[in-house]
Amino acid sequence: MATIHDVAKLAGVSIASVSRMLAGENVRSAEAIRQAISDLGYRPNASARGLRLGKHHCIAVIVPDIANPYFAALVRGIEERFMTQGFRIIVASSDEQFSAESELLGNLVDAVDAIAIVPAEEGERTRRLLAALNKPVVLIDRSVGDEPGFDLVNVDNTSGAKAAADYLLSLGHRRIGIISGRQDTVPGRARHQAFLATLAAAGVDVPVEAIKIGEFSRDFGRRAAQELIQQGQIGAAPGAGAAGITALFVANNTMAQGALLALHAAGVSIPRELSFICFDDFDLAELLPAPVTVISRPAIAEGHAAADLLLRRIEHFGSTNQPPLEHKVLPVSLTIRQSCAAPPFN
Amino acid sequence: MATIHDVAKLAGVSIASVSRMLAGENVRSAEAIRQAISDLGYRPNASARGLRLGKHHCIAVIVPDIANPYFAALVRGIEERFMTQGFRIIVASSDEQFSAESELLGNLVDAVDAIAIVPAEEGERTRRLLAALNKPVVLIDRSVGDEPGFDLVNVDNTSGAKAAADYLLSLGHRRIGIISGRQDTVPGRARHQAFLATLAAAGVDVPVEAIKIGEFSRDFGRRAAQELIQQGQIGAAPGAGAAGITALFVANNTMAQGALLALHAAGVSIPRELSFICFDDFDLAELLPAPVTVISRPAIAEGHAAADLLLRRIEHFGSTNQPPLEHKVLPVSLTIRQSCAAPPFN
DNA sequence: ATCGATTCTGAAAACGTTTACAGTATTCAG
DNA sequence: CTGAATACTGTAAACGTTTTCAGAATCGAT
Repeated sequence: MATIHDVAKLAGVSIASVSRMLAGENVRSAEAIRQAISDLGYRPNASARGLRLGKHHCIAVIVPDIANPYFAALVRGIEERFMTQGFRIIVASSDEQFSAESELLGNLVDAVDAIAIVPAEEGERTRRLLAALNKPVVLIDRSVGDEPGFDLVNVDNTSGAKAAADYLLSLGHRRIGIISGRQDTVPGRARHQAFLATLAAAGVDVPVEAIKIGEFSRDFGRRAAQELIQQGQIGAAPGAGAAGITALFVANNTMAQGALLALHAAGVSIPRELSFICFDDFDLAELLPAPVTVISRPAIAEGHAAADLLLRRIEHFGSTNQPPLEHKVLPVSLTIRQSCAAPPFN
Repeated sequence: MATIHDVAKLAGVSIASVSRMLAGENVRSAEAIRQAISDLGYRPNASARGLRLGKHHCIAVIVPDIANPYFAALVRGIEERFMTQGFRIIVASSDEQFSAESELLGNLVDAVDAIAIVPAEEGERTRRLLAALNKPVVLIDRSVGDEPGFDLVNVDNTSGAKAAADYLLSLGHRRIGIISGRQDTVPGRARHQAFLATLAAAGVDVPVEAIKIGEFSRDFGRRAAQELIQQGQIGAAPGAGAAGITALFVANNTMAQGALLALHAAGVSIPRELSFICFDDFDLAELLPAPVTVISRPAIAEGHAAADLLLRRIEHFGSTNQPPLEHKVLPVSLTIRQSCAAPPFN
């Protein structure tokens, strides 16, 4: 591999000149240097540069699961912004596990200049872990504690859940079930509470049997739906006296997929027997027997916003006048398809 | 950030001893050093180490689209193997574009020790591009030219396509359509030819109107299916004289999703009017109105195989006795669900 | 021509490691 | 206790950059 010394020798200048010309400064023998560089196929050594500058021009992006299309799009958005700035990106999945996340960060921290993360856990230990990195950090989608101390990008979960509730109410539903994610997460809590609060404001109470709370996973989604079915909340004899629910809100896409799996297996007809709505769009949502109505998020835009915040912070890192912490909230939208209808016999 | 010098000073030894102890050699004052390291929270500087050793302990993984669940699983497999070996991984998507891929490689090449890639193009220029990197490379799923000169992992496309054809034949289909990917790719060609050859061997000819060839993309899948519909190949009046196809083979998952979208929009009933089978499993395949029968690939295992090949090559890189080039072919399997049935009126 | 101001140049130091080399302490056999 | 063998140690060089500093070339004005 050719080094800057080889280039300098071939061009008949000092290595300083080569370095300067590469940095865009004015140099008398620019043409000779350019020639030498292309003759030798010289590429600056990243490690040496990183060592000298104390910068790696690389950032770590950690998400719970890169195979989730929401996260995939998010990462794409982050990439788009950083690539143009000459940054490399290391993407890794934490599998929603604090331990995996912690290990990843340990491995990555001294190879990157900053971290964009959708934390697996929102607890204090995550906050400490991130603070200990002593690098610019931007949180996405979830927070860590009440005073995270990092920039944050998320969406208006409250409005989204409210929109879902309003929509179901407007269709005439009064007996509604909900499958929610972990309540120790911001999206879990916000969506859950806003949904229930909106119903309550309309005088609709959700019985505790129709509330399922657990992991944001496909597996839990399936189990929760199975329970609802077994309890007779869903798909019970369609007699007039049925006390089951006529609509179901699921708080994210992976849980929704699991729930749909269970509902399908049980032969529940959507939307005839049950109206179905969930947070987060997903691949093929529109292909299902009843294309699923969803609250969709601007994942790419979230990525852009996160990257912008991080770039700003990288720029000022180390200096005394840090820009103030920023919390960017992006809007969500209701995408109406065909999985919701008026309740039967209403 | 604490350096090795700080540790050495605190422990009262030379930096060489610290380095040696970190490398696992025997050192008299190991305990004092360990203590100093943990007191200072010392972490070796990756750039300095990379500079000195000429190694980065990082590999690049380039796939066409990380959001495709097959590639996501593949990457997961690669990660699993490399993580345990202390390697970092940079994942990037080429979007099936040679230009993007070329740029990515340019940016990444001097930050990594090796490259695992599903090349966007299989042509000569990709081969040259990769060869010019002068690093260990493993190709996955696709090749580059007839004499790639790199290790290669893929699956038995021929058997897979043959299995699909045999299955459709066994159900009694004789008028069969095919949507294939680009024929300048190994999977595109192998699947296409094996499928047609198997049919031909059974005396079944596929008319050219029922053959669509294009990009491995959702968009092309949709367009191809739309064309088939418009041409009256699919969903024509179900009279006895209909000359349309009764079964459709699609050569990968993204095209299949596009085709399903179009079929669904046109109200084609699967498998009543049309049997549907495709290469590659996909998320939610089992949730569709008619769960889709697919040829599935062992993506994780492919990732493992690729990683193993690459590790071996990294180990011997630079030495004179390179291990011989290896081409690993993994088996595929037919996953029967409910999208195929006997043809109508048969 | 001369001078000062300006622009460019190269030598050398630094970044944080690993490792060859030469040297010092320890161990062991006699 | 001696000497040889062994086990460890520290110094210093190297990896390929960027950047400071002092000095050299160029330029413009007189």
